[in-house]
Amino acid sequence: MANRVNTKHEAWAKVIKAIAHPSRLFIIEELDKGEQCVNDLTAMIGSDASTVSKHLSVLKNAGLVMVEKRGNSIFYSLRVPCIMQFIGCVEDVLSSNAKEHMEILKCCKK
Amino acid sequence: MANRVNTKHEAWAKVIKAIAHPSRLFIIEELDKGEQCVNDLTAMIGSDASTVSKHLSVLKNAGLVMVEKRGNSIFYSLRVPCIMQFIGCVEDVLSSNAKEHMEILKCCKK
DNA sequence: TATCTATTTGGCAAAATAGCCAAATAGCCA
DNA sequence: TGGCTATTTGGCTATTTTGCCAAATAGATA
Repeated sequence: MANRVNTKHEAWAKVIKAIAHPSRLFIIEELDKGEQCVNDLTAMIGSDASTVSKHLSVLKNAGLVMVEKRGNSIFYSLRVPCIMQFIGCVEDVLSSNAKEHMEILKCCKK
Repeated sequence: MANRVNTKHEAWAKVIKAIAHPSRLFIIEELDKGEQCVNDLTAMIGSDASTVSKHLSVLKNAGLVMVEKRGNSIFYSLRVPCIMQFIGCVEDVLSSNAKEHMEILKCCKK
């Protein structure tokens, strides 16, 4: 009956939740190539600037990105390099899913 | 103005969202040690059996776990081994956050 | 100083998520 | 068969998350 779900799992979930959004994943992918300012990210994403700003603040609160003011803009960059590797693992899951669907199709054709 | 957030990012987000919950992270951690049945997981987590069952179905829909009926129980196991490595990355983020907080504290003491 | 650009914040409504209870299902065992 | 045990499903409410708009803020520049 004990509840073994604890602070550790909550801390993990907080960080992972911050990653778990299409636009934020795009941002992470983009920042992995190098820093970007809000304005350019907004243009690439195509939603309202305030929306992109909020996505960035979610990433910042989770400790995933760093901020640097320079000139007229604010530049964001990845704080921890391993995130894209993690996404590699997610790709493994997806290709594994795809493979399984193929198997099921093959099976039905017979 | 183009929207470069695409299907790929949505697929990634779907998988990552499935991971992003304290109880589900606990389940993943537990399954990483070996398969478990719903009943035992329910006892460890301490919420309603229906809740745990729903968490498991979220993980299953994302392709993260496998299911096997045996005897009176249904056993779940991890389908892709790399997930716990990913959590290693999350730990990096958290310890990096902690380190930064320490720095800020040190700075204020002076 | 006035204005313009870049970014963030507040507020709100719509959508998604979580977790409980009750009820349905499935298979085992007496 | 009838009663158990294990698991899932449906339904409902509370909470959280999204994303837009309008407005505020911060700096740079004319």
